[in-house]
Parts: sequence; structure tokens; C-alpha cells
Amino acid sequence: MAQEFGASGRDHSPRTGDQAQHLINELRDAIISGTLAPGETLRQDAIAERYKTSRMPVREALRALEAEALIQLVPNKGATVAPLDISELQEIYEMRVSAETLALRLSLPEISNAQIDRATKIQDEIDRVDLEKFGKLNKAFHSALYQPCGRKRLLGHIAGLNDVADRYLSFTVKALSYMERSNSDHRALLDACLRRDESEATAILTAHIEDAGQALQKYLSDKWQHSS
Amino acid sequence: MAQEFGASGRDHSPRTGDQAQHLINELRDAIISGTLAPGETLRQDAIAERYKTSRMPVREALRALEAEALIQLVPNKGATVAPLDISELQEIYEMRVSAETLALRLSLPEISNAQIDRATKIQDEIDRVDLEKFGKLNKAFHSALYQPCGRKRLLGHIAGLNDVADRYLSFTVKALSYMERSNSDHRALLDACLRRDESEATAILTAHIEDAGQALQKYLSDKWQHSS
DNA sequence: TTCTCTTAAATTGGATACAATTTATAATTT
DNA sequence: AAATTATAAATTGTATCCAATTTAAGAGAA
Repeated sequence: MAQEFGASGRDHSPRTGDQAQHLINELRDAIISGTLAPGETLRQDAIAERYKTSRMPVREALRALEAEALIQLVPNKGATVAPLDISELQEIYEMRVSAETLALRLSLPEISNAQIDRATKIQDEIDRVDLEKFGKLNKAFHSALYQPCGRKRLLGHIAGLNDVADRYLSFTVKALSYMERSNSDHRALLDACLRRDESEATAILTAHIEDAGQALQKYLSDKWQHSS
Repeated sequence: MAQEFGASGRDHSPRTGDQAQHLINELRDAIISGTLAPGETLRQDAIAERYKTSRMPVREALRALEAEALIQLVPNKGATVAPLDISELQEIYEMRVSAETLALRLSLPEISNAQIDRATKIQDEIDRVDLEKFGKLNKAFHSALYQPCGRKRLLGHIAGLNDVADRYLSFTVKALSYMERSNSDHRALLDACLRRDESEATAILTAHIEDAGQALQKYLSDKWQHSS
């Protein structure tokens, strides 16, 4: 399986004397998927019991997750899942455009037709498969185009941004309207990549991400206006 | 004092029942400044003794610093200061261009003439003052232009990139050749900002950062070719 | 000498114990 | 009843203890 960005869905069952790392992965997934709700307080004892360990590894994990900005840590008070808000969502998508177009630009001189073909195959699968698997495949598609740039830090940064974006996505229904656009965008993007047309490819990608961000923002601002 | 990006030089003496955070700040500064050398191993006992505390807060701090990619943590083995290499340096500067031009673009519609004037004052001071203070003032200058964008996450990201860049800078002499360029670039940048000329401003900033990266890369590749 | 194996020291990982702080509860006063 | 204070419970922070693992040292064999 091709390495994808985004931390969610990683395999992290083997814990060879490293409980903390295991907890980091589990808790990160729980936060990204929405299992742990924004603002929810995290008790060290409860987590330790839940994962059959002591508070020490839990505390280490919380420190790491705070550095990832997934939780907030207040001295002597405790930890809470980082809250979500629309303005941050906008920022995340601005940063995604910036980071992902950079990755794509750096990929274009390196990427092989075979690698583009692999991305095409993923898109073919997206067209066939049901919505449940869309998220994972969509990530794989973008990742396939970014990986050839070989910039590990940049790819990690993009993964982190996508993790946060996923937190917001977890509050929507799976079939958010932009999915229709997505497919034609992807085809056009693949075509531009095959032609190694940098400005065209980055323009498509920019619009693609911005549209998704707009749709998500609109959906959530409507939803949060009424409910909360 | 205006808030600057870059974690080094923060005030973190008050430790109100939060040793770990204190250690995070101290160790981060030590790594950024080069006091802790790349590749150096970090022993929990040694750090605990050095900072008059126990190993628990140390371990928490190490987890946080690993999440910041400033150290590497190998299970059951230990922690080492993250190594430096030229290819990562290039990546850092590519990311800086991307992130800082974004911040500048987002700032331009928001920034007031008074804020630009404040940046100009900082540049005036740079022209007057000795090289020792250049680094700090240079950060303040750029920060003054980015802050008005109001994107906290983006500013934090830029701060992190600058922290890593500082690690490389710590291996150079203070008067690296690009400093001459720096001043004229800064004046031109200020002028473009006053005119709210986005494309001109981003072009200047891009060249400014790229030049600095090139100079640094050349200096270090020469240096590391011969010595290590 | 060099290699391998064995053993001891050093180091990390995890659990427990206790102190410090915060939060919740109950009593008291107005 | 509402606000205030005092007390108890819950929670976090730090230190210490022990187990597990790794690293270093040394003995013995090729």
C-alpha cells in the first residue's frame, strides 16, 4: 500500500515497549475522527484505564498531542480536545493551498508517467467505489501526486493540515456537495500533470482545495448557526 | 515589545508547577542556538540533574520536542538532537518562501500605515545597530509585516521554520554575506507594502528568502565538505 | 589478536506513592 | 435563598521504585 498523508488510519497495534507512542496514535485518531469531541476534557486516569496502562505514558502522549495542536494543556487543570472554529478552518485551507501547490510544483519535475498512472488508477477506483472509502482514496490520490517531490518535512506538514481538516469533515455528511466537482477536478489535474503544465496544474489544485474549503465552511457555518 | 516569531529568546523563567514546559523551552533554545549539537545524545538523568528536577518532566519535554522534530526519539534507546543536512535546509527555505509570502499576502489588505511605519522603525534600528542584535531585529522586522494577517496557525508554522533555520545559522559567522542585500531588500519591501503592491512585495520577499537560503547553503556545503 | 559469549552496568519504560493544586461539596453567615 | 467560607474529594505534578532493554566490559575460545 502506498504511503499516504494524514495520520488517521495508521496501523499502530504493535507496541514494543512504547506505550506512549501507541497512545499518541490512538488519541490522535480519536480526535481526528471526532470520537473525542472538540472541547472534551481528557482525564489522565480515565485514558490510562481505557488503554490498560498508567498515567505516565498518558502524560507523555498528551505533551506530544499538544505540540501537534490537537489538544490544549492547561497547567494543573488538565487537557481538553482543541476546539474547532470557522476562522481556523479558513486558515487551514489557505495553508493547504500554499503547501500542496508547493508540493505539486516540486513534484512535477520529478514525477514519472508511471507514477501519474498510479494516481489515475486511484481515481478510477474512486469513480467505482462507494462514499465510505472516498476519504481514504482521495488522500491516496493527492498523496500519489505529492510524494515524488521527496520533501519529507513538507509532506508531514501537509499531513498535519489534512488531519485538522478531517476534524471538521467529521462533522459533515459523507456526501458533501463538492464531491461531484472533485472527480472532474482530479481528471483535469492528472491531464495537466501528464503535460507537466505547472501553472495549469497548480491553478486546478488551488481551485479544487479552495472550493472544498468553501463548501465545508458554508456547510458548517449554517449548521453551527442553528444548533449550538 | 511586539510579539516575534521564533521560539528562541522567549522568557520562560516562571515555572508555576510546570517543569515540563520550562524544560521544553530551555531545551528548544539550547537546540536552536546550537548549545546542544546536532546528533548529540540526550540522557534523561543528565537533563534532570542539570535542571534540578526528576526524569518525569524530562520525558514529557522530550515527547514534545520530538513532535516539533527538534529531537529524535528511539524506543528503549534514547533521544538525540535532530541532525542537520543540506537537503533539509533547502526544504526549509522552500517552505519559508511559501508560508511567508502567504502571510504577507494575507497581511497586505489588513496592515495599516502605522504598522508599516513600525516595521520601518525596526529597519532603521537594524541600520544603526551592530551585528549581534541583527538576528533578533530581523525577526522583529518580518514579524511586524506578518502579524497583521492574524492567522495564528500560519504564524506559528513560520516561527517553527525560522527556529529550524536558526539551527543552521548557528553554524555560520554572524556577518553572512547576504546581510548587505538584506537591508536594501527590506527597504524595497517596505515601499511595496506602502503601495499595497502584492505581486511586487511577494516577489521581493521570495527573492530575499531564496537568496538567504542560497548563501547559507553555499556557506555550509563548503564548510561541511572540508571539515566533517 | 579477534571474535563470541557471558555478565555487569547504564539507561530507558512503566507503575506506584506522595505532594500540590484545583474542583466539588457542605456548612455557615448574611 | 444567596453568597461565603471551610472542608473533602478529585485531579494533576513530581519523585521514587522496579522491571525491561540496551550498552559496555570482560572472560574465554578460535
